[in-house]
Amino acid sequence: MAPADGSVDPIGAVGAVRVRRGRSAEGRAEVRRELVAAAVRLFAGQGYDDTTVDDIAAAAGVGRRTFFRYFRSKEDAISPDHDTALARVAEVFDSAHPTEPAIHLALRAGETVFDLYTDDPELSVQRFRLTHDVPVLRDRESASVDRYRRMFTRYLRARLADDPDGELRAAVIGAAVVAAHNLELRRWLAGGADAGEIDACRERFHRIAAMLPIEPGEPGGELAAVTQRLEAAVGRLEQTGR
Amino acid sequence: MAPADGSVDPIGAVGAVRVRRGRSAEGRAEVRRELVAAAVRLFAGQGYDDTTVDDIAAAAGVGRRTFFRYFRSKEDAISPDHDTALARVAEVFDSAHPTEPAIHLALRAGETVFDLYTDDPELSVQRFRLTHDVPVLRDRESASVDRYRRMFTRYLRARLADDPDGELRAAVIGAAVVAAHNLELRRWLAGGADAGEIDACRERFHRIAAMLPIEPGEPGGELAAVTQRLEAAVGRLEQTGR
DNA sequence: TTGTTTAACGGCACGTAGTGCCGTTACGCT
DNA sequence: AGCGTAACGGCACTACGTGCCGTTAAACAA
Repeated sequence: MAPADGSVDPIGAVGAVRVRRGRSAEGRAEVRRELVAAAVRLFAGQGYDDTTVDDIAAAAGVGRRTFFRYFRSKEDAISPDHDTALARVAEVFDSAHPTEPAIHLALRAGETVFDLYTDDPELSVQRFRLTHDVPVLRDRESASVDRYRRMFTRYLRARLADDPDGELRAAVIGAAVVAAHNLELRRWLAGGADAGEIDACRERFHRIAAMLPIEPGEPGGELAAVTQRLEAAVGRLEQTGR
Repeated sequence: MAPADGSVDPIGAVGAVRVRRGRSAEGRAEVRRELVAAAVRLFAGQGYDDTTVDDIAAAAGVGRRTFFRYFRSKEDAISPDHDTALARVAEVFDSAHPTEPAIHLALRAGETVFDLYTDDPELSVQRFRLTHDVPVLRDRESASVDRYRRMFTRYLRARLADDPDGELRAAVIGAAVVAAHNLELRRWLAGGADAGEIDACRERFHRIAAMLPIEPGEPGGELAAVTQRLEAAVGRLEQTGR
């Protein structure tokens, strides 16, 4: 897997204790932050296409070649650290109890991805605007999101392997959970990433549980799920005033 | 919108009757097919990264500059014509009856995308293998698929605007329909794109109807949907032998 | 302190994608 | 036959991304 900080593997740094070598005393993390800050600032100020890697490197006070030692590409400079979040999601699935309902597990896994954006809300909002405006960045974001969907679907497929239409249900649940997560995340970011509204977004995210296909295979689980669905349906009927 | 054949806009060709100009008597479509064939053959033979645009152009007997008059990028040479399919999907949504259930409509719209691949099964299989093996092509495919999801979600959101949790339901239904469509399409392509198996894939695709959140707002619709869901649940219970 | 090791850096050169420009060619039309 | 025009090929240019190499400075040992 890629290193947790998302940097390109420097051969000698693999598995090494954080020992600082080279001329820079502040460490790699500091240089990386400066590059990200410069990239975000320049992209927002003069446009993505009109900003060259030379511009970013010069603004951060490093050479152009060094930029590519920290990021695989120009687009990478503003990408969140999806590798870390993907690893967290995998950890949730791998350490889950075998009898935990798939939908509950999927929601727990989706929860962990929120943290990737809530750690630095301002940066997340800037990234959100850029990925919303620049087509090539939006495409890149789509590809990243699809990696989450594939991971969710793959784990769910293994869990639902014995169920009728298990593969289809895994695809539906995986896609729905990722879509709902993104919907609420983007709503939160579009609203300015107010820290007080995070919980409301998480709550709305959890509402998809009532919209997902119930799972057979557990003692009593089906009836409880049917009841849950019926109650949710009745709640909607009551809200529509019929 | 982009022209139906996916080519880059030649200014004078917009809205013109298919009149052949220039030195090539066979027409643009013929040159385009030769370029696609050369690209697919070279990508599969010597790898995507080891194939330059010069190689493709030379194999097709045209200049490098001409290649970029037919395709926006190297990756575009093997991309299906998503613009046409997206336009068809929009047409289905735009011309739909206002009272048609959203899920039924979404399935109808998804149906039309199958045709994009069934027209030329061999080419679709080759493209499938390339998009499966080459990371940059897979990312591009993810971005294309996400455009379908966004279009589905946008139309569904407008239709479910008055429902409780309508936006969330639109996101779930849109993502689920697109995911199910892709699951069955890729299953069909991975199996060799046998013409006799298309109907089975379409049938499996329609099974997601029983997995999607029921819709309130229609006279008697809720009860029918609940019944449908309960029957589907009972069917699964019976299949599991409980 | 001095010398050795080594990770990170900057610079250079190179291949390739993609674009703007322009002269040329060949087809269609009058 | 002559004209207009659309497509073509070539050229030059920018920028991304990478391999290579000499240099620098930090860490460590003597």
